[in-house]
Amino acid sequence: MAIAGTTSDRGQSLGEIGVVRSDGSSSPIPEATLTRLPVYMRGLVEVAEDGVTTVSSRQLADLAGVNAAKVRKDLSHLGAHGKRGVGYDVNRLLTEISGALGGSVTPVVIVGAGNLGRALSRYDGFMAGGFPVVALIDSDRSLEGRMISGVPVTHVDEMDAVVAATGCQLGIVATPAHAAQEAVDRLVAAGLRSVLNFAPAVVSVPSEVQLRKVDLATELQILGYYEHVRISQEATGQAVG
Amino acid sequence: MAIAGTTSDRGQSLGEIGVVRSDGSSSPIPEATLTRLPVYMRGLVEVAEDGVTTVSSRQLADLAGVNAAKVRKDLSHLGAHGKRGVGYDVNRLLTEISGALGGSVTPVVIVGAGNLGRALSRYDGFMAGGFPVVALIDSDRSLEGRMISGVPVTHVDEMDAVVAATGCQLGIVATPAHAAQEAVDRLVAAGLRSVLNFAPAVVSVPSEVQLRKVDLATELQILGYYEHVRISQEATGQAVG
DNA sequence: AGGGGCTTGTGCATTCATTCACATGTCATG
DNA sequence: CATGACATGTGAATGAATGCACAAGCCCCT
Ligand SMILES: NC(=O)c1ccc[n+]([C@@H]2O[C@H](COP(=O)([O-])OP(=O)(O)OC[C@H]3O[C@@H](n4cnc5c(N)ncnc54)[C@H](O)[C@@H]3O)[C@@H](O)[C@H]2O)c1
Ligand SMILES: NC(=O)c1ccc[n+]([C@@H]2O[C@H](COP(=O)([O-])OP(=O)(O)OC[C@H]3O[C@@H](n4cnc5c(N)ncnc54)[C@H](O)[C@@H]3O)[C@@H](O)[C@H]2O)c1
Repeated sequence: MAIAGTTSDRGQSLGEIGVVRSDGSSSPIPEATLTRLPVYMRGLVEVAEDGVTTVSSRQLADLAGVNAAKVRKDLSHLGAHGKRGVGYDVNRLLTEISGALGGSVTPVVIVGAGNLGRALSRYDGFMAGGFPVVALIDSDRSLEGRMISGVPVTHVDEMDAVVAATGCQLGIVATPAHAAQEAVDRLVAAGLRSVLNFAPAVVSVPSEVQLRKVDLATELQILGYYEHVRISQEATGQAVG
Repeated sequence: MAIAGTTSDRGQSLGEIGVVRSDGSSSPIPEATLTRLPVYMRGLVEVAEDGVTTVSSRQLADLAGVNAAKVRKDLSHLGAHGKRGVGYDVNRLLTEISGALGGSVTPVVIVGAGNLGRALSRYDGFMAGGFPVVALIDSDRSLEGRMISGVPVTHVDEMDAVVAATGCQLGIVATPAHAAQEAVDRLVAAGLRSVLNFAPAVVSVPSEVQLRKVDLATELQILGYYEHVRISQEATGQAVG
């Protein structure tokens, strides 16, 4: 593989993106907040099922495993309004968070029908969360036409047609690393603007495409690091003490 | 579920952890840097296979999809030393990063042998990365004794024995959400101090235990948010323009 | 030997995220 | 109605991460 050079230390910026309120004003929700909103939702659903109608920031913080001040600041980004001295109305908050996150059902296509792609297609949490997997795509002709947990497998050459027919808006890449860039390119060519990549490869996308990655091997290595450090520290601690 | 209250806005802190150098001094590697080190490694391995022996921060930045200044700052945390005007020695850098991350092989146990647990146990990337899956654990008696992709399935009641026998140091939780806390508790009771949780549940652990989570549903929701915003913006843009 | 082109390492400014602390507001109760 | 207990929303302080810019250093070429 060749190494390409660029002309500057500078990296690419992410562009301005924010919620668009009904009045037309736009206020971006910080990344850090975004990662917590779904967690709040889960906690809220849980207590709603128990008949709880109001939660304080502290209660919600406990449910989400975070700090109460953070909960309040996060919710303030939604324009959500609790009542002082009382807390937040559970159902209203659920509606507001869900609305801020998009609300509607968003169909998903998975590229790569191997171990991971199949496991993901069987994951009922996606469907429950409003992200039904409507198509599996693979380069393996022998999988063509098969159904996997109710989802039809299509050949990668027909990606455009499948995406158009199913109205997919999100793509998941679960191909081997060496095929990830191609898979993403094809998804983008098919019109998708949001991709979640599971392959351990650095892929590039046009600036208007949102790309997120889930890197399991890295997660383990980080844990491995802390484990390593802990053991080293214990060793030195014992040696000294 | 009951809602427990705490007495303060304050959350729990993570404690001081750092690399321990041979001279006994300790210097922590920032989280943000930790998440990039494995990515650098992949890039380095790739170019090493092509016979490249030296890389500049800019080349490595391109391989990792980040900014060159960030690469240099990251590597400076390792005490790594490149040569000015030249760059970094690929093999030396690989050794240094690998050493900082722990280096040695770390066996892994997976709790929950369902869709996800099985997919993970078949993932050769773990083995290749020095994290062999040596045990699968499930509460389902009918799985007991079976082999899944070369890994034996054991009942959850024998977790202690399995962990001890295999010398596992990392635990992966792939049980349903409602069983996640119990699974983590058992792993901790068995002596593990590092856990990766895939279940969409907030779990608590003693402060000496490192817990990381992978939350796929949240990833999709974040992408859904940007998609939603993008579409709203396009709509307003068209309406106005 | 010396000049010119590259590259590292880092001080500094900036931006983003977290947390504190409190003024402001709500409600229940007597 | 007055009082006290309780919570929100947010300025301000702190801390973490990013990215810039440049002095210091290395190597090749003439
Ligand atoms: N299995 C896991 O648990 C796991 C965990 C973490 C990451 N990953 C990553 O996810 C990816 C998939 O892993 P896996 O275990 O499912 O691998 P796999 O080999 O089982 O499946 C890969 C699938 O992708 C298909 N494919 C190959 N090239 C393609 C292309 N150009 N277009 C469309 N499909 C193509 C293959 O036919 C195959 O079906 C890998 O990059 C892996 O590193 C897997
Ligand atoms: N399938 C996916 O692709 C996917 C994706 C993201 C997240 N997840 C999450 O991962 C977890 C597992 O998903 P799955 O699809 O594999 O579910 P699954 O139902 O297929 O498997 C769960 C397994 O856990 C076992 N189990 C239940 N209680 C247990 C206990 N107390 N101790 C040990 N084992 C126990 C069950 O017997 C079963 O084998 C879930 O929390 C799910 O939300 C799954």
